[in-house]
Amino acid sequence: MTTKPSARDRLAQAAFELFDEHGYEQTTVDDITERAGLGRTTFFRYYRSKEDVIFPDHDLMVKQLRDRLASASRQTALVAVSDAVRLVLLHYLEEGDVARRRYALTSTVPALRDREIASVARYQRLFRDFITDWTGEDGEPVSLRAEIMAAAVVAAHNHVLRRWLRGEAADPLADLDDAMRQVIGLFPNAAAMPDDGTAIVAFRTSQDLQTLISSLRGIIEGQPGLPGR
Amino acid sequence: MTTKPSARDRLAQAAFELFDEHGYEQTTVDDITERAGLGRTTFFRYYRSKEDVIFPDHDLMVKQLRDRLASASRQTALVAVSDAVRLVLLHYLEEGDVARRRYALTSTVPALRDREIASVARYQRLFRDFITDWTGEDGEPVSLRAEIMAAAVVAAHNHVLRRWLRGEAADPLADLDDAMRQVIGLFPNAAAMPDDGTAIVAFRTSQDLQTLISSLRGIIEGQPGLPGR
DNA sequence: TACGGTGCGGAACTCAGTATCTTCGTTATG
DNA sequence: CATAACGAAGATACTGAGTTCCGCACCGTA
Repeated sequence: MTTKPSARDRLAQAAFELFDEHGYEQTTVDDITERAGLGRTTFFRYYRSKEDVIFPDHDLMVKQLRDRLASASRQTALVAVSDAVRLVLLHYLEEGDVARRRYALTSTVPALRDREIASVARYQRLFRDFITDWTGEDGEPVSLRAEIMAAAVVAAHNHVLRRWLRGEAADPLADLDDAMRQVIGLFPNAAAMPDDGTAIVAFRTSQDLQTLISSLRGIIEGQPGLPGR
Repeated sequence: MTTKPSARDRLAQAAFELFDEHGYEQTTVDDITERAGLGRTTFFRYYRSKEDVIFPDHDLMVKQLRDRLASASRQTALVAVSDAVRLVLLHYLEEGDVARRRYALTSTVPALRDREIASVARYQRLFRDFITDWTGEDGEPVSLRAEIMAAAVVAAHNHVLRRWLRGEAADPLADLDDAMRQVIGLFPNAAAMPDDGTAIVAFRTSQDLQTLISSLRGIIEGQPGLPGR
């Protein structure tokens, strides 16, 4: 004999059922509480809003990420971040079917998609700030680079995640590692480069001279593209 | 004698005033219509929602971007996009003070910030899809690269934009050009590379071998980081 | 038995957003 | 000049999300 599930879970259960049956917008909070056999007040006690039933633990995730980053080993900031973002993917993988049902909703309902995007943006800001702090020293010109790095990491993660959500990925964790290697490969890191570990690489390019010089300066100075003041 | 401003403008005017005076959330739609001397119905005739008063022409912007991309000259996709994104910045610059007042609000009110983020995400999807289509040919593995490119362009644009909004930028258009050069410099383009225009570059790196090989394969194959199937 | 905490329900309220219907002013047309 | 027609604006009433406040029942403990 199983113990009766908590009110919180019963609400979530009822909500997902009704969303599946009648759609998100057609389902009112009253419908949910009615099916769950609970009062309307109780719903808002457990979930701040109707959307919150679907996106429960983004706050926890942010905390986890912050912790992970705080205890990051002395790698590049970018490496630390691309390691941390693994936590996010893992969380979705653990959710399994729930994540997929949520995806079905967010793909359909604009309000939910926007909400999801806003959550992801929080991760991105967290990453950006971490990278900015980490790279410290010169206060300003790093920021753009940090911004782009954070955006790239998040974009790559989302890409892998969505592929898995659609059932198009067999080994999402391996895919993420590949994607992150690709991201890291984009950013030459002169800063963390000791005198050993050097290498010579030859390649071809059709970039115009200005772009090429900008890239080269970046490689040398660790701050690509920014013309010297 | 100036002609009486349109109802639409009067509403926007009243809204901004009240938002400044009492804050966004404390201001009700009734407050706005009252000050504007108009009916509540009229408000919702001109603006779909309370938020819409602040974000008027995102839809137009998307259209403009689509047109610009559709008539892009035969450059790289990334170049076309980083050219198109200039339109967005220009639009904000033209708005001038209005843009700055909006920024003051979006920085403060979470709901508005989320809304702004959702709008920007639309641009990003547009760019991503354009790049994906443009690079065409192989349907799948390009997508990740396109995703990252779009994210990088948008991130760089936002960075420049926010600096200007905060009054920290003297020449935002030049800044954008710099930022875009930096973004373009991140992505080696083997695809659009003819046999001429080759170059040899030597540099140092402390990347581990795996990352390095991944990058190299990317440069050679035009699809960095993806291990051959 | 009295007590305070806790989990839940009820009722009433505010406000955003929608739908329907009416009213007024302008313009066109006989 | 009179009236029909049309568009811009208002009034009213409704739904549904989210908040507030109050009350009740069920705990374990003193």
